[in-house]
Amino acid sequence: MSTQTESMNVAEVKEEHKELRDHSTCMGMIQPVQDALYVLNGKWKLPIIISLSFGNKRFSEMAREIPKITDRMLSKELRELEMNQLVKRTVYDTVPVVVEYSLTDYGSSLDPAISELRKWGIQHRERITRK
Amino acid sequence: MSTQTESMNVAEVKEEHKELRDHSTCMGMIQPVQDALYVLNGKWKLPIIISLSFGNKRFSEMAREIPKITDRMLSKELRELEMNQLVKRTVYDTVPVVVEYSLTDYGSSLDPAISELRKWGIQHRERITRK
DNA sequence: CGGCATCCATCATGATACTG
DNA sequence: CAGTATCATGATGGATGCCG
Repeated sequence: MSTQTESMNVAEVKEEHKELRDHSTCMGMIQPVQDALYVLNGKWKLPIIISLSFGNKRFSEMAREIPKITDRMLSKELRELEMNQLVKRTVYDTVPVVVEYSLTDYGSSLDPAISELRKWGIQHRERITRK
Repeated sequence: MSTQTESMNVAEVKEEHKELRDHSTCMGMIQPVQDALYVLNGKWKLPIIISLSFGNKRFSEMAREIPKITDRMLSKELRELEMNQLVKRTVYDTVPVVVEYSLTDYGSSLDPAISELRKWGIQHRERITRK
């Protein structure tokens, strides 16, 4: 009887370890995505990055090119992206002054992720307009 | 002279068309990503989807598995994901009642995008801890 | 167990106007 | 041109307690 009780405990412990392992692996898969989301959060960061992936731009060019964005949000998000080194801001000392934004190599490294997201978005739009 | 003026105008018009085309193509690349973002917005939707990609789960399982999420947010986000048909909710008529959440095929179709985002997130974490 | 209701704080975004 | 300042609003998220 004690043997049976013991073996049950062992089974329970193994069960528990299995669950712990599952939880750990699952959390391990979630964490990196949350890390990415932390840097890319909000409505505008990815659109801004995409816009710059088509070439260096000036502030007002981007404001025209990104649908519905306001100057305030563009300014704010560019600052955050610059702090995270995804975007570079270059001031040309001309008269009048010219400010140019560009993607860093690090910013460009988001390309595969953005590409997959775009593919899904295209499918998604087709799906919801179909209905 | 009139010829020159004309040819300049044509050049200008072409320039303008080129810019219009660029803006259009750029906006065309941004739009699908914004469509995707619209469905996946917030801190929790992708973590929830990832959690379910490891198998069907019950409410409290997910609450334990997703770091820092509250019941309220889990409940709210699951409802939205269900409305967008990314997640399916099944109620088993047992005593006590069992509710199981699962990914739809449509939800699973986000896998490539999530995978790329995860890759980037891993690189990103390495980069910021290195410094 | 699987949530919902309520209250409250903070944050994100938007609208508008203004500046060097 | 390249932003900033100010104000308003809604969304997000935490804490707590309750219910069937």
